[in-house]
Amino acid sequence: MVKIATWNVNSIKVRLPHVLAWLEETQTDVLLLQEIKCITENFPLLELQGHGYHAEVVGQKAYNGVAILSRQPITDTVTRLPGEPEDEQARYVEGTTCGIRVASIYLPNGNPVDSDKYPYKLRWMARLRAHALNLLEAEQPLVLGGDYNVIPMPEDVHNPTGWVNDALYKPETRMAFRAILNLGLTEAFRTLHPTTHAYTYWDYQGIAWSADQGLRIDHLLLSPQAADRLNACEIDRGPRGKEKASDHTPIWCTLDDAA
DNA sequence: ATGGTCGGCCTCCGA
Repeated sequence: MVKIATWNVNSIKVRLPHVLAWLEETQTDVLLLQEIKCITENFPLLELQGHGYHAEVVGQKAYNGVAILSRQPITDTVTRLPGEPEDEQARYVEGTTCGIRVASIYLPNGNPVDSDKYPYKLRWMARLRAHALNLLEAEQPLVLGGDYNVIPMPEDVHNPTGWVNDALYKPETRMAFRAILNLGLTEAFRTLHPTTHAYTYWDYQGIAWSADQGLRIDHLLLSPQAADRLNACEIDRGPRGKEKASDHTPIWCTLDDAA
């Protein structure tokens, strides 16, 4: 059994104590991090190694930044999403660990939609789809996890009508997300919980957390070879309720051992 | 109620 999770930590520097405690508590094998918000050299590698984790880090000053943590070595790493070689934003890292190809994804937010940020988001999603198609050709266990900044369905936001013009929910965004799934990827949470309203992100402002007015935007996408082994998938709301919390909370899945 | 909440950062930008 391997346990794989994804968590947008909104600064690894601030969140390190939470991350270390959560890894200890949950015995997670692979944790995909987003928004580490530091350059690679400033990532707290020694502390995580001290807790038994290997790391592959793609950092950036102030913004973005992704990483893979694993109890096993991480090999054959890829540190940028193919296409648009001029794109310098640290939003993608991929590697093989625990016998599984994994990627940590921080998909662009895309707001405001009348700026160049929205077409960048849609181009990034097209690049991800093209790359996922290549990865799927290997016909191996594959988990593409991260902060997709996509609300897939009305059930994934408490007031969907208020979000129709937002980059996270616009029809074009949701269609682009479905186009990725339609390659043959399984969205782990929705597959195991078809009708549940459950969120992975709550805005810091106002009553969003206390009133459970959140978004489900962090996702785990599985190739057929991974989906055949999918045992469980849950959102852990615990970390969001702590002091100095990230605005996102972890979502994890377990895969049974290969047959 | 022209704010509200964070984190990083050339004092505002991005979420």
